[in-house]
Amino acid sequence: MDYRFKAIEQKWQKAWKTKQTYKVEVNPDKPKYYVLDMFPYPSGAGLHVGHPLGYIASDIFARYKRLNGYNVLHPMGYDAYGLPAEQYAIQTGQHPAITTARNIARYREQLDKIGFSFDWDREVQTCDPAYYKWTQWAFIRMYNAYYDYDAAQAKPIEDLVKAFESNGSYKPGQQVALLNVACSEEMAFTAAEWKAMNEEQQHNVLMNYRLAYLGDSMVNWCSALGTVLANDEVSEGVSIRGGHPVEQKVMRQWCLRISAYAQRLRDGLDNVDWTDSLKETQRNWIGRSEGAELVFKVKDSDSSFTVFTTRADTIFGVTFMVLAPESALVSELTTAAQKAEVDAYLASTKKRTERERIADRRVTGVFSGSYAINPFTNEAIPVWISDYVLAGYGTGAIMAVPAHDARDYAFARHFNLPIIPLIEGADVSEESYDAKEGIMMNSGFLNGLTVKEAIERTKTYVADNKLGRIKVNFRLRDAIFSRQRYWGEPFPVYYKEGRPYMLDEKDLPLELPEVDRFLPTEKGEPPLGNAKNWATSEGYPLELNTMPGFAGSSAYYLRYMDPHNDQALVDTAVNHYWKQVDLYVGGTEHATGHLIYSRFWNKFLYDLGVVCEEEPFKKLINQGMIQGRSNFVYRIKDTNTFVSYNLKEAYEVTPIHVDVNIVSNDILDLERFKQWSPDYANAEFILEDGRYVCGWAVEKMSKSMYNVVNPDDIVERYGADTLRLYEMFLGPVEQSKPWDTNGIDGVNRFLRKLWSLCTSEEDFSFSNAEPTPEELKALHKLIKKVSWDIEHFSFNTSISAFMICVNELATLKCNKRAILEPLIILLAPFAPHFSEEIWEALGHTDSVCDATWPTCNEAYLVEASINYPISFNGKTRFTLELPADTDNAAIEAAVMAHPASQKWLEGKNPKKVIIIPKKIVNIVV
RNA sequence: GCCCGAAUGGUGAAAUGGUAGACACGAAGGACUUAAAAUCCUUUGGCCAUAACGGCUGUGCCGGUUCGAGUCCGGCUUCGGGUACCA
Repeated sequence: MDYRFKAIEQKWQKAWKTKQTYKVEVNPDKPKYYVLDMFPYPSGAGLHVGHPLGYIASDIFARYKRLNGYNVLHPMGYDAYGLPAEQYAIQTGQHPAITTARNIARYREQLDKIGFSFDWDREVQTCDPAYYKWTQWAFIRMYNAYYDYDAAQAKPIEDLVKAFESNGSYKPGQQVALLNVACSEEMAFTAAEWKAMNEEQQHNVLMNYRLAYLGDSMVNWCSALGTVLANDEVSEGVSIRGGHPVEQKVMRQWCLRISAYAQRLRDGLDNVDWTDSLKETQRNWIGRSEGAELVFKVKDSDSSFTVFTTRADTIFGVTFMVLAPESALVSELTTAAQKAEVDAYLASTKKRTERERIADRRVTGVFSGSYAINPFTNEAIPVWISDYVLAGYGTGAIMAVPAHDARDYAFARHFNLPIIPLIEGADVSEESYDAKEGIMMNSGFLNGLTVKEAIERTKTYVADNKLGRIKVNFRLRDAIFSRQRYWGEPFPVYYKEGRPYMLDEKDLPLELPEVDRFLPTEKGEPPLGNAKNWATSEGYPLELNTMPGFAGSSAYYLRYMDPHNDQALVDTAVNHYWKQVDLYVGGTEHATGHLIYSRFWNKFLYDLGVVCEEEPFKKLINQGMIQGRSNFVYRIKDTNTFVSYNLKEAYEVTPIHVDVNIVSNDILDLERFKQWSPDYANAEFILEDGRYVCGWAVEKMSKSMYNVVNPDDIVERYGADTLRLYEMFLGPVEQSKPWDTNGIDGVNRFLRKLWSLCTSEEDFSFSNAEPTPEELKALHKLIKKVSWDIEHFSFNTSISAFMICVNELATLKCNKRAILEPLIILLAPFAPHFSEEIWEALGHTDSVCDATWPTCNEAYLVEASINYPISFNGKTRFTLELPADTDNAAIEAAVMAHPASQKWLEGKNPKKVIIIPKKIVNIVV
């Protein structure tokens, strides 16, 4: 009987739908398991064969867990807001909601064909008001919260107001130490001063502490496009799209105080099962450095400023100070004599993005005219301004120690500033000595100490003499949360007297309004400025910005737990059942974006008591990228003649991409090529052995390379089960690899071979005979291997194991129920349609999804004899079959008695004989 | 520059420190067939040798540890990914 995959797959996809096979509910009687894929952005191009790779892996795991008795949550949805739909809307006038819905429908159709075990009743779309209601809700909660470092927790802003009322911004009962809370800038005021403030002043003060706050940040502003651009959208001072001028501008935008969580985001990495490289990437991104803040007085002035340093021990080598050009101190410290020069410098840096400033390592800078006083030596040191210091990190000012910092060194050399070595034996004539090793010199009371000791001594000195304070700094910056776009979540914010206020939670969701055009307004406002009546019922104007892409993806995993709840983001009892994502599968490209934001978002909700787990994603697997494998034809210059790959050297040729879908095993289908484009209708060919052989290369999978392979085409030709198997068979999931449809026949043959074991000419056919030890061994070897492999996400090797087992059973002509039934359960996670069909044929009325995973009986695996490799000096020379229970002495005797041994001993006595029982024998001569 | 990862046949790849190349694809030869498809069998890292047995060599490069290294350690090379003057 033929394996008719099309009919089988349609039959079971329909059955699963009607029987709601994949519907899942909270069930306290079963252990839970939550398997999640990073949800896709539904692009207009549809899925290509690379997208389902991670989904197939997670689906196998989800099905495996279910077979092992778990209640498995395995949902899917769409990250539906995004720029491509908006861009398309600007070009065509087509509303992004319409294109997005169309793309989602197409994705769904493609996903359905692959046979995933998603519970579609739980689908979420980030652009659905019922969904983004909870994104807006979380934003309001962040606005109404501040972060208490001492409690390491977010708290309601009312608590902070109470603290201000009783003791100002100082710690309870103190007038010196400030509250240890996250803020944009340190503010010192008493309770009396707080109470004396008017509403607007208090409003502004609180904004300094809120977790969602309006803040000033430096952005790449493009007035022609009416929007802020990311660093990689700008080059040489103009926008990449359109080439419009871009300038650095301070803009007031919504920000999330994610930096408050830096320490916890770092610490939390110790409690998740992610790869070390991914955790390391996050640690670097968070970037913790321990150091000291030192206060420097300005010479001949009452003012002073603070710098952050991790090398306070090098204070005796400070020969100049540097301010970031954006620093507020610049105008304060620039003297009249230097003003013109400084202004010119500021104007030139303003044109360049931060990235450009960083990328080219030209040394630039200007002297401010002022001097600072070294608090340790009381010497006057010049204050410079240079763009190698960033306003956004530390205090935007540094003390420069050219002898021991490469950047300071380059600067000192360029401007001829003194370089004082502080470590014995360090040669700083050519480059700085940056290592934290050696014995101090030229450093007053630190002389003779090691660098490590000096760092500690300096810290104590700074604290004792009140010259500054010990501080931990993080690289992680607050997230800018405003976008000048249409297609995103509206902020639940309105403005009264220019001040922002949150909508009442009961008025959520605030739905995205209709606009007649998706571009900025004439006045340069964001697209929402085009909306009519975009105001509260009282007439207060609503926020015109929308939220960024990561807003909707930061808590979607929680919403899947309870997707239809309109009273809460997620019900507490439901959250306590599903807890967190046990397995998260997605690409590495989200390492520092989504995976930081959602951890932050989750921790915030945890502080609020909304969720019970502090980390959202317990285990994470990164699937590799599927690259394209392009094919080429070679056209002889100035002709319409194409020469086959191995003959092309004799001609001058132009390689041309050819659609991989008209090439098979690198052999071009000539007829289809002629039809492919009118240009080639009259093409002529120089063939080798009557065939046209194409060249190939691994490139990105993209339309322009004509190497896109569509999963629908594969399903059409081979079936979904073959596609699933082949995607997994290609290699380890984490590894990137090119897609090459050549080779898919192998897994397809495997399925057909197994099918023919289960069938006769006309019908299914199983034997009820007792299995032989050989058959049992083949099966139990497979059970052991597949179970281990799935647990370790090594799906490619399990498929090999299936092939080996089926090859063995085919040789044994085994169609015994006792063997095939467990085998089908093992195969069910990989090839669900195929397995359901056989499972039904075996007489079952329930789904194979609810079978029980077989267990391996080691007794069947015991080998009676071992084929020992016999090696001499580590080189295997022959093998020797011995009973498994032969002891070492007997093994040695048997080896020595073997005629081949005499040859390799060459008459010498063995120095040593190493016998590893059941493994190997090695004779050292 | 820094951090992370990788490198094994014509191709995708496999190998708790223990017979390198399992399992597949492709290729070559053969069986069945009027023919083709499908299926089945044989060979397939390289070199040498051959009637046959066989021998040498081989996991990016150079060293080291070990009875034994694709695997562990040190030093490189190349490629891929991330990051970007973080004081």
